[in-house]
Amino acid sequence: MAGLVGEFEVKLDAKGRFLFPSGLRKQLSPASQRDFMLNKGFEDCLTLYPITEWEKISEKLSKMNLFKPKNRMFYRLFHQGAKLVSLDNAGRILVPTAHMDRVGLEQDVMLIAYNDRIEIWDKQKYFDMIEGNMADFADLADEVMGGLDDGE
Amino acid sequence: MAGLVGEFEVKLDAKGRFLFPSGLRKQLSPASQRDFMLNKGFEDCLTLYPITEWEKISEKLSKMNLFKPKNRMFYRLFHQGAKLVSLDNAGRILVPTAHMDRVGLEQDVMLIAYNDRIEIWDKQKYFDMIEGNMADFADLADEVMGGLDDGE
DNA sequence: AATATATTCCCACTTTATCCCACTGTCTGA
DNA sequence: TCAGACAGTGGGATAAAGTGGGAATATATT
Repeated sequence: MAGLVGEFEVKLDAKGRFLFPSGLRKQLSPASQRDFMLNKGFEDCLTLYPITEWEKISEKLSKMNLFKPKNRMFYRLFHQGAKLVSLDNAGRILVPTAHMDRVGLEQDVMLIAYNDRIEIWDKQKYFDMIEGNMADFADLADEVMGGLDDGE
Repeated sequence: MAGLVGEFEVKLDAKGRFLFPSGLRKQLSPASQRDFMLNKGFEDCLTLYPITEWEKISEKLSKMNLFKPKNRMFYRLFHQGAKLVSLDNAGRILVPTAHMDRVGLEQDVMLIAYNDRIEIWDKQKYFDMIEGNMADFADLADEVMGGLDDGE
């Protein structure tokens, strides 16, 4: 169960909360509508995993041998900023201030849903990032998708 | 019962104590909420094992063939600096000064929980470590998780 | 032995964040 | 046009989290 999609614009209130968009909530299975794992994403953003999706990942990870240094390092990097968060009665999620600071969240925030996760970006940073990479889009498409061609 | 997660920032007071975060305490089974084994970690950190988890590890290690010199050495090194610590009435843990010195703990400290353990890092060193390895994260993810992919 | 340093146990205080409640606005259907 | 439902916003109260330190006890150092 996954296949989240959509781009949502939300506002942080004075306490650092944002309303989880109803359009997104409806895409979640009832079991994962309340609890999420928040952590630091690959780029300058946070990532929100519905708890059921996180458990799948966690399950995989727990099989790793932690006596191998590389595995330990991976574990640490992957769990950066990990924190369990839940919706309050009004359907909002509170972003801890430490996390806000870490990726520079201001008032205006974008939620980018794809596949099994939701990325949380500062609106400004998100569009800067998009714009900065738009020029390379064609090349990127070639590089990433080019190899999938059957013919030629 | 394991599967600890989370990254917590705590402060050492003048006596070298830190408050064990409630978010972490709640993840522990009642049997292991009070006592921990404090140990030197593999990298530049200390490791805190809930006592029940420590017993499991200890159990495993005791099955090693201690007639092999390498095993004996590993056994000694692994247990070196191990110390039983407990929460005080206010829910704090005292870090012995010898341990603080060994991994260079200053006032600001990070607790990194994953799997069956809690790592204790000096905050500065932790973020240096993260930053220093972030560039390799993608490769590491590929290497470590690559085999686990379901396919895209 | 005497001094200094480290550890433990205890009590008291301050701050924070979580939970809860109340309100406004907007859309929809009757 | 109004009532009702739900999306969205704001903020207060209070239990719980977190902080600080005195004094007693233990351990180490000279």
